Amino acid sequence: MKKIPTIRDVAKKAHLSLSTVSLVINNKANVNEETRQKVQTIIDELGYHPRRSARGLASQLSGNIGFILTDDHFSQAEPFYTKIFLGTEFEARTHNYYILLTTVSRTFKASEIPRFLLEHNVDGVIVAGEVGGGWIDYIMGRHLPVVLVDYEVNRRSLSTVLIDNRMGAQAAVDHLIDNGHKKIGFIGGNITHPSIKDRYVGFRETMTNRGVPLNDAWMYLDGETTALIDGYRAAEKFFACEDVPTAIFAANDVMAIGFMQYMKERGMKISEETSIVGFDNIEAGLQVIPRLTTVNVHCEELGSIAVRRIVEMIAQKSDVVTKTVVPVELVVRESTKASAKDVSVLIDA
Amino acid sequence: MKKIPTIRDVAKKAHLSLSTVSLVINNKANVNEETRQKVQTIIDELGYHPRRSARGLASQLSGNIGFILTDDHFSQAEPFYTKIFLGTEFEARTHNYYILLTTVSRTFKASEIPRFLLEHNVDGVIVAGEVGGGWIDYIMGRHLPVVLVDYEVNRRSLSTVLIDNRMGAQAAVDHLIDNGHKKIGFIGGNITHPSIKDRYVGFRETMTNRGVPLNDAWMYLDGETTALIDGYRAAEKFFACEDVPTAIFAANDVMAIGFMQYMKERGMKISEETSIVGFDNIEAGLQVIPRLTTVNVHCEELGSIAVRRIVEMIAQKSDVVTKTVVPVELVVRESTKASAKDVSVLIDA
DNA sequence: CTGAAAGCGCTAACAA
DNA sequence: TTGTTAGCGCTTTCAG
Repeated sequence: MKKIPTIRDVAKKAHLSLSTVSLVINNKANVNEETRQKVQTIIDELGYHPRRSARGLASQLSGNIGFILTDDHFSQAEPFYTKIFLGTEFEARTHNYYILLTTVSRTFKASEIPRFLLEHNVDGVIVAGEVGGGWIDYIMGRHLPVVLVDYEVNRRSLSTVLIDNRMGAQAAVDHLIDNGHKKIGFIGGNITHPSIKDRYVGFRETMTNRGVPLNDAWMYLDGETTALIDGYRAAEKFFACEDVPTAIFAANDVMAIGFMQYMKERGMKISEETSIVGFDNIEAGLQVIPRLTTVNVHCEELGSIAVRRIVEMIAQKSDVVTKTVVPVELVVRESTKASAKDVSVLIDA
Repeated sequence: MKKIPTIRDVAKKAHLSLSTVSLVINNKANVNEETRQKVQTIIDELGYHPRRSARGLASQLSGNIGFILTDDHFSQAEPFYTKIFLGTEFEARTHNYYILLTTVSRTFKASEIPRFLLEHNVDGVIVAGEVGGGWIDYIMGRHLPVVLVDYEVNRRSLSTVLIDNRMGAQAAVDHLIDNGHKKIGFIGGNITHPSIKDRYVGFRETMTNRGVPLNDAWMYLDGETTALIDGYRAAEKFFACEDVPTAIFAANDVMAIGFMQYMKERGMKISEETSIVGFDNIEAGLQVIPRLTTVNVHCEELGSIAVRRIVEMIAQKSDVVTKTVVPVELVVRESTKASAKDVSVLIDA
């Protein structure tokens, strides 16, 4: 087993000092091009690679980025935050960082402080989703670059990466109105969820702007959750009206599918009788018949943008607070257009 | 900004040497209990935490575990490997390790060698899924503990964590036979996939053991992939027979759903006319109507077991090769039992 | 059981 | 442009 080469071996073989080699390794200026070449050659010959822990100790930089998520966000069936996380992983790679993941309880607990913070093993932190203020305070107290993803804290000036929920809602509602719908219901479930609230606001705004009347009987805003059952309950509520809506905008796909389930159980024809638009573009929206029209969110991009911000902050040591709103896009499928084919599928099934 | 305490500060305040404090930190023996207490108290007072990079450099241990995955495995729609990865993340946490993730091409490329290997930034490596032999050779050459997950290499003796595909297939087929089926088809798609092959073998074995005749006309084994379309094609093939099977065992849920799609398009009654069992227990199997009976694989557990193995190997520096087969379980849903409710759902939809 | 001292491999002033 | 010299904070013999 050959000895692993160190920077010392490279320096020796090149008849140069450690610092010169170090300068080459780190692509620093003020190195003669010839010298650089020579050092590089020897590095390649020896198959030398600096050790992470050694440079970490010397430079006080770990080369890692922490990713913090509350456990309830992570255990959700929906891979929303998982996707964001994977987005950070891939982006981090291109910047020569690794992501260290950890989950914490929603409220701050000293016993749960991520080990990577205690051990100074990250150069910046990404926090995804809503977390307790205690966490924000603690992390800021560590004087590390921080970026929030899909969450905003008013009292603090922190860089954030957000979804354009308002625009998404607008696109969805515009689509329905453009298709001739005037009687449009909204399923929000628990609209205290920040994203859900924004989608609700977007819904109202667009309806108003387009001159389409709002009808409180067609709004389901008092759920405890934003789950399948809420969509189902919304359907119960809406179809109990004497005047029923012809189209539904659900604040997420899960509720939209719950709504569809109610209709299917009663043999009602989705899209022909009632058009449905969801939000999130989850996998299940593709498996369902008819496939669900929805608003696609580029989750991975949220993660990759967050990493880019963090990397900038680490490099420039700047405290410029940025707020990035990631656009969304409407994906039109059969739940909002009754083409001949779709109808036949419905009948067949 | 207060200065961050070091081991030196602790030693000074305790009027002890660095080494004694170090012994306490690392829970080593040969420390007077009184001394230990005293040191611990001061550590708590100061809020001291050893720095990862410092101990890393001194101990030549990074505190990280590498997770290697081929890019094609990861980009799949199925979150199978993502789940395994998350399993490793959570298990790693309980052992005070972090996971460093990276993807590589299937075949070895020197330019793609994970940075964490070059930089000696991991103490062990988990490889998930099938990878090129070149990678195995390279990683073994680094003399690091290795555990393979959902993959086995014959020519090498490496620790592995595998799914009990044979048992899963047996459970599925037993279930069908127990329900009175004698004419059972198999959808394998491309059975060169190791897992698929095992499921195929399990299918044949069980059929033979139970004395149920095999019929080549009801086997779909020549696909290029193991995707939706294969299930669809299998249906085309099986239903073209004069004598059609009454039950199907698909080597994965995706193909099972493809098969269901064919039946639905033709108004055929799933479970009443043809029962279907899948394998993997993917989300979509729950969204589909009727819901798919399938074999559940505890993906996260594959990951957590792999971590436990790696941690053992790192700690004991032992080279004992272990092979763990993780059990699976049959999940019975409506695609294999035609209750009144299910039938009505079918008719409604 | 505790202390002294020598690194681990690299970076970063500061000199030259 | 390159070399010298201190550390970074911890672990780990080896003495005592």
